[in-house]
Amino acid sequence: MIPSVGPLDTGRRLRSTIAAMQVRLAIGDFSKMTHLSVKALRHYHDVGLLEPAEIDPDSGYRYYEASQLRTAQVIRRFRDLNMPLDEIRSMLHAPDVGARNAIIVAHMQRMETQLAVTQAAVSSLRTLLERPLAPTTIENRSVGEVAALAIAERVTAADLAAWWVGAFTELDGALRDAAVPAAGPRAALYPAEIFEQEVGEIVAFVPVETAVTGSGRARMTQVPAAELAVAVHHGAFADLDQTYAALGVYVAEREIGVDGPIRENYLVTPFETSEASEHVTEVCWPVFQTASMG
Amino acid sequence: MIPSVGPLDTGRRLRSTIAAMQVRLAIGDFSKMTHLSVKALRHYHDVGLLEPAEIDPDSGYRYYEASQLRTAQVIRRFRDLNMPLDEIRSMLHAPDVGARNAIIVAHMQRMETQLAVTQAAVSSLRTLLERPLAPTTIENRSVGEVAALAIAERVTAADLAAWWVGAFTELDGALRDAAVPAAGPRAALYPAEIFEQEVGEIVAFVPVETAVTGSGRARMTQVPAAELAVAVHHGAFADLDQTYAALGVYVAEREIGVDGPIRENYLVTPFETSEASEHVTEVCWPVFQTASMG
DNA sequence: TTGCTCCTCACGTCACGTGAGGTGGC
DNA sequence: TTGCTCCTCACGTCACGTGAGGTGGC
Repeated sequence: MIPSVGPLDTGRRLRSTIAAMQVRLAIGDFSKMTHLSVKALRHYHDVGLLEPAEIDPDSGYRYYEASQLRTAQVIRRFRDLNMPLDEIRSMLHAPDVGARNAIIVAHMQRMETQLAVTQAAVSSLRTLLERPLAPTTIENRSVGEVAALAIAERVTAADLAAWWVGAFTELDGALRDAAVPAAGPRAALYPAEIFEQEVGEIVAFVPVETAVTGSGRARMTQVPAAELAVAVHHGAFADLDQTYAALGVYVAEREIGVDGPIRENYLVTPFETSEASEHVTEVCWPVFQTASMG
Repeated sequence: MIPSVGPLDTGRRLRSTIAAMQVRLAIGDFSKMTHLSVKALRHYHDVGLLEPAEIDPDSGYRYYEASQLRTAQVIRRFRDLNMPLDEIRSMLHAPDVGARNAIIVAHMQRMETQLAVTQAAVSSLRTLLERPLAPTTIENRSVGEVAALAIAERVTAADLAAWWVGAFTELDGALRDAAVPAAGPRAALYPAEIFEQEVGEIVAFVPVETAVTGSGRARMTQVPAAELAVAVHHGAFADLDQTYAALGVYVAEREIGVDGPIRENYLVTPFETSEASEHVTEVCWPVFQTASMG
């Protein structure tokens, strides 16, 4: 029985046709069924992520099959998790479950890192607004050359936090294995590059009095002597810029800055306590030694 | 006493000079002190977010003042929270604390929404991988025209979840105020546009038997009659695409699809339980009525 | 037949990053 | 003076979105 009123009898058919139990889905219908926009579907075709099962050679119309719905659903979920298209493609083409899971796990870890960054930014913002001016005392210090077990690598600012943990975990382990005690706090050298261009070679090191045979990424090195203006930073790493600012102003006012990496000495770290407010870091800015310095 | 060895006496001075207790900071130093890249600082200048205090007319060199460090710190923290530059600018130029806080609160809410989306995507992914094929039974149903209190607005897919909650909260409140009972479950109409172009006019409605005077966004409307293929979706909204896919295949195989908005009837919703697995939604796809339908 | 669906460019968005090529400043 | 810092384009990135202008399909 065909109804005679309403939108029903004037309705248009779906742009899909049967071919022996095979459904052929036009892009608009595939879009509705997957909740992916038509523009996104065309883009996924362009970049080879999801190729239509059939393309009309005359019209260029894209047609999808029901079997492609699953792939589209997977793509949509990983895109909702901000996984880049390249990685989604690698995942879809992964040779085995292990390779696939490795990609997923790596992405989940990046997401967790991102969440931690966001949470740190929230409390850092609160700190900034609540305690706008951290009074900073600055000390001049002359340090001699020191032997250290070190890991030096080119790192981007975005990867720094994760790299930092990995590097010191490895250095700590190497010293434990060699039964050599640390002769000073964990420390690192940061070239201007890492601040100005968000990438640069960082040297993470632990001073030692006995030479240790390098293993993994760890190598013995001589950390050069330096004259330093030193400020003590109390609190999270995310707030370090406040101490850098105070130190930079001090150095700039006196025109005593010289080239050389900035040094950080880690006196109390996440290895000791997860309470960020208890962390203590010395920030050391290289300066020209003046007569007025003790 | 000037040292005679090491990097100290060959060191170069900071590119900063004093002008009557005023520090003038070159972009590289300002970068180190704020942990903002030089490229980012130049970009912030270009878009008028953070203008250097002074620009050398000959060389074009940008010079910043110590008083700008605070602004830079604020910018960095909000950028870490992914606040768009335009909003940061509005915030910095906000006339009062109220306006400023409104921008911050709005952004924090967007961040929470984003977090909820991510969490939904994680469990949606799990659902997809664990329960790959939800067996779906599909029913044909003929519904008549119905009077309803409705909110109709142009909404983007990204805003849909928040809009949905707001719209039904308002409709529920309007019915409560008018002491008129709902004559059926909450429901909504979705045009193809919202799926295909991620934006479209959504109609959220609650059927009523007694007309209610419109208030706020709510207006009385007649929801048109329709022939529908209906599938019941159990679970989170994020998984609705699975039911849409099953329904779409059913409709496409039989070539019975017609134009018209897709309809969702919300039988068990987040208003009733926060346990997403208990949510029940009817998805209704407009079809051409055939003789084979009961 | 109408008009709706679909097509292909070309360009825009957002917040910078990446060089290239060149000049200024200590 | 050297070479390091800084400069300005111009273009690239990422994942699409936004039209413009046009054709095919039911």
